[in-house]
Amino acid sequence: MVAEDKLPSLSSIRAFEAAARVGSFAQAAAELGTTAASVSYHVRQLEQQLGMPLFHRHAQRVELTQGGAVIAREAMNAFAALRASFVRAVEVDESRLALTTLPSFGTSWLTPLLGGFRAKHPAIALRIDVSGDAEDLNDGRFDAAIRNGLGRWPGMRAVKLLPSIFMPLCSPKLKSAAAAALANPRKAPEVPLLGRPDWWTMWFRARGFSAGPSRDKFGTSLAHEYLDIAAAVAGQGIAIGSPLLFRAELDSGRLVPAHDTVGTDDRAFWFIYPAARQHSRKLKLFGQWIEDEAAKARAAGAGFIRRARG
Amino acid sequence: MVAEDKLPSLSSIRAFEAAARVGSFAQAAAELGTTAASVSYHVRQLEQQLGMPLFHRHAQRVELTQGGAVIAREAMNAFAALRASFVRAVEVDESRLALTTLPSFGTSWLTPLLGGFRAKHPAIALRIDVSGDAEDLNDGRFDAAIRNGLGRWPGMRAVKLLPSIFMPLCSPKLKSAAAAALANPRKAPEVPLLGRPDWWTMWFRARGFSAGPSRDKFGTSLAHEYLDIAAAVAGQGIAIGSPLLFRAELDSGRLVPAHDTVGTDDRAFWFIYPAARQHSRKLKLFGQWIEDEAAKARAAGAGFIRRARG
DNA sequence: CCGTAGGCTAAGCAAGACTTATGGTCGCCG
DNA sequence: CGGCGACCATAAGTCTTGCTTAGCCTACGG
Repeated sequence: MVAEDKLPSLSSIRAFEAAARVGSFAQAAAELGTTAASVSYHVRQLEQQLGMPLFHRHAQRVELTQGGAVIAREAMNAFAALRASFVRAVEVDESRLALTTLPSFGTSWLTPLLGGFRAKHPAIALRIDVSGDAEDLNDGRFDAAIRNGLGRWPGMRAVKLLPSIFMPLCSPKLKSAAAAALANPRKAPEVPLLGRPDWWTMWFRARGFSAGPSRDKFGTSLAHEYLDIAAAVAGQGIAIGSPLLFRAELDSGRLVPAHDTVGTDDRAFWFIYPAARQHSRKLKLFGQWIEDEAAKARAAGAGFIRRARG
Repeated sequence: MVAEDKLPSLSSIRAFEAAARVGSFAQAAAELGTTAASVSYHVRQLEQQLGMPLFHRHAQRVELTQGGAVIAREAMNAFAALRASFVRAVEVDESRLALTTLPSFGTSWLTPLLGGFRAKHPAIALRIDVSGDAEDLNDGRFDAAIRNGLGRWPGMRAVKLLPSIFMPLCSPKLKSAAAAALANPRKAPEVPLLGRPDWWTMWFRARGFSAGPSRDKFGTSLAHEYLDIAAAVAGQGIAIGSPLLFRAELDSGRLVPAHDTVGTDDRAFWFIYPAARQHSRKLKLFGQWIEDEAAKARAAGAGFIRRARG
């Protein structure tokens, strides 16, 4: 009969609370977007579970009983507190955005631009993870990610940012030596090649060579693309990398294209986040911002993109 | 996505609250008497409705997110407050019992005994209504009633108290005159008859007279049985009434049976209350008490009851 | 290395919630 | 004073929601 420690049906409590607040089943029904019959049913339900009347039924109106008034007061408070807590929690959640990104993309392209986002949306604190592992976006640790792929992630919303293109980049001092080194993938090494062998293979294929470069053409293998690029800047070899991600190095003249051919693996960098969270304000804001920045980068590197071949 | 002013599903909030409190979906499920799958479903539900994660999912355990913690705290408070309010409301409700009763029964039999109930259960404040109207027991104004009838009230629990019997009662001084007056219902009046004509008719029928007393045998018609009895005590006529209800008058000698025949209409006085409230403590206590008192009265009046004829 | 614990997912099911329809009562208004 | 509208109660039928079962996966621990 009476609630030992179990709560009666919460749906009933909600109906009762609304009815108590507005003093009418019909109005309560309107507020809850349901029918008077439903409210009547729920109130009766609650009365049965409690074993006590909550309303005096008069012909045209209802009136709280003493006990009903006690519950009504507490229920109003409780629901108001709950409602407020949701709003507050959403605010808390919306105040910080955790993003996991590929190291190359994050380090070379994204990080330098972040100041712009901070200036535009100071209320959103960013946390960027460049660990490189494909972190789970559903376990609550990250809000969004930047990944490389074909744009097919089930359950995810994906925004295309930059195409995945690559070309040989080297220090201006190595430019002429590089031309010789790139003449034939099978020729003896003159200047070491840096970066992902698969990209090199694809790049040579884009130039018509069926075979990739032999193993002995490679220099030290480094863990990350941007480390290869740093080595190239230092004149230690020819790196293969994206002219979009490393535009700063090209613009400043620290690197130059070692050859005009641009390769692509037909993939792209995407900004992705769970489809369930597509209405989150912070995700909308960040997504809009990064898409704008990517558009600028695509425009600036349009010449490279146009020449890209798979 | 986000709760504008609508609350997300309360079932989900409850599941979430339990999970947050105990820190485990499985344990929460046990507490709620459901399964881990259900808890998981509800938490996910809530996360979708809010558009934000509430738990970090680790392999073997879950951990509240920042936002989740905010909600968890408020939800715990809210539920605790609700729970407390129900207990309090039940206490309030249980502390007062409103009873509506027939005037004769209430005034003559019940009221003098109430002191005993008050002494036994001082925590329950009684309110007795003797208006005589058959008040609705479902509109929350009354907890229980005492009615006369056959014990068939749909939706009600009914406890039989006293059989509805009646016999002529008069002042000792009128006893001999009364004998003459009752000899034949059609004889000219010598002493006026008081009380319900239908009872008089039934009573004469119980004695073998097919016709009831003629109209001119009646004295002033009074509104209530106990007023007729009071008139009889004052020597103004012969009243027809229950020797059980007016035992005090008989015991004290203020009234005596004017004839030994006892009539009955095969009805009884019942203590009734809504079946939905059968577990209410105050109703159980009062019901037990009044049943005991009625049993005593039946024992004391067993001689009358045995002789009753319809 | 396997057993156990904890959580996730899918699919089917059942109880509860809701709707529609109807009836009754009261109060208002012509 | 009778018709109408507002309001609540009730019944029956439908459908959503929440729950269960079953199976999978991962991490931890003996």
